Amino acid sequence: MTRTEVPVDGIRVAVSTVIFSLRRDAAGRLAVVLPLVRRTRDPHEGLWALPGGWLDSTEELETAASRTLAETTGLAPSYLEQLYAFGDIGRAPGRVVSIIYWALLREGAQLPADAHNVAWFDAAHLPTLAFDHNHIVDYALWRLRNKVGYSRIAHGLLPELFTLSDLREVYEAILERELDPANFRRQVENSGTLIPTEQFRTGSHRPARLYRYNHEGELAERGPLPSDTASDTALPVLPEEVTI
Amino acid sequence: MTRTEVPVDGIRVAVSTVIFSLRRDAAGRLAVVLPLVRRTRDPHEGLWALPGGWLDSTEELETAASRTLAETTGLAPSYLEQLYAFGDIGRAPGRVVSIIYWALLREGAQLPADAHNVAWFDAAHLPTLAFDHNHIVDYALWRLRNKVGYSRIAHGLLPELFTLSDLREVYEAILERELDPANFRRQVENSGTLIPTEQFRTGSHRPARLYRYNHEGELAERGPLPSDTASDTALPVLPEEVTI
DNA sequence: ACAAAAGTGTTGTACGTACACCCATGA
DNA sequence: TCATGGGTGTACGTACAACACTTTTGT
Repeated sequence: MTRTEVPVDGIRVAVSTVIFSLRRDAAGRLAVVLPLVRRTRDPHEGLWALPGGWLDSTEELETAASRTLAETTGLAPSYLEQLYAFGDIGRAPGRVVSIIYWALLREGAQLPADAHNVAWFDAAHLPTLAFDHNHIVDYALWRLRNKVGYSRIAHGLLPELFTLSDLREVYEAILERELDPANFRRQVENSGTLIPTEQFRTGSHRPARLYRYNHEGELAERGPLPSDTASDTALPVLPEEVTI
Repeated sequence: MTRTEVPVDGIRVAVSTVIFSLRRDAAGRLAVVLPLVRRTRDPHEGLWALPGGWLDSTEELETAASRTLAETTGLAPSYLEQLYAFGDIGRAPGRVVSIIYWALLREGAQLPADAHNVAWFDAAHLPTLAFDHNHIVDYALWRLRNKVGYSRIAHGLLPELFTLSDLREVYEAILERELDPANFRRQVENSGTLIPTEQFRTGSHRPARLYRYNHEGELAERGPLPSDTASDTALPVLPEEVTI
């Protein structure tokens, strides 16, 4: 994290992660949020940036992403996937190739009490970030919105038990549009990805049935790429980490 | 390409490209083919590998991919996109992070006459390649097959004028299954991506109308990522390069 | 005339969308 | 009892797969 050696050919490799979670705003709406870290040194001192660091030559790419993620949030992700390698010449002093990952955290993630210079931001209203990180977040959001349409990753943002309204709210927060509750219900019921429980959430109006995610199959089809080991079998980081 | 310096932190960055094209085999069927380069030094001397080389610190990632592609095939691609960054610790001696691109060449691409240690291979019947390149090609093929389903990249494999049968054959070669000619016709006609010409291809049976690709819009939607400058506006490499 | 590819028509099914409607609970 | 979210029913339109059929050429 604090190494400063510059290789002979001037190319350094960094790993950073766009970490998405959900948070309910003052108006009660779910919003996509992500944790950012305030830079404490040049370049871009004082600006907010994606959590990340230099790749250690003895550390796997995905491990580096998980590590910075754990250091930042104290949590293990429910989903982790490589996003893109950004390496434009002008994007940082010297030549830095950043391997960017993106991750999902289950709703309600809290930053560790001792977290300094870390804060959650509404993904839809970000300030100017360090380097090309605004651009990177835009791309990660685009991928998230795309992927939510043809995979089950939305479940990665919810706790183990959830109602269909919970799930629909996740989709609505990501896609930024309202969905018909009746049609949404049938779509997910027919997809075979949900297991109904006999538990109900009470407290307001008619109780809603709680569902559980069907763990057969992956959150997202990734082809011949190795499945991320972090997904739901995450590294033990802190006691409060909940794995399904 | 021939630099051997090792950076202080032991991490080197390479750029390689999976280049797809089409070739008609002895039985007259279209097959997906890719050019490979025989390694002339250790590691894996004698094995075939993806064309590529070390990233120069003054060269953009995509430029490096285009360059190695031009050096290998003498051609400019009709489509070029980053595939994935492979950086597993054991994948090569030392620590090598390879930024892999994948590209499409229009049908009938010929290797330059002076090309040594370069040959086309049937993507479906590859020998054991150097490093993790078999795995990489598998992933590139998976992406190609996926992308052909929701984008127009198949056009990137055809010349400027083509019949609907030509286009259907491209899809059939990539997807490895036969498509109904009648339904295929309607699908692409309704997609608005084709412009019919008044020219016909004669020579066998009923003449087939030639179509032109509608250049409005991109071959594939890529979100906030910059469009590849190589796509159909390619760098001038050799005279025989044809841009639409 | 015949074979074969080019191109059109028709039908059934699946699925998304819109929206009317009933159900169960808290207040 | 009423408001509200939970949950079901239904009708319509589009999209796609299957396949019968017509058209136009080369031989």
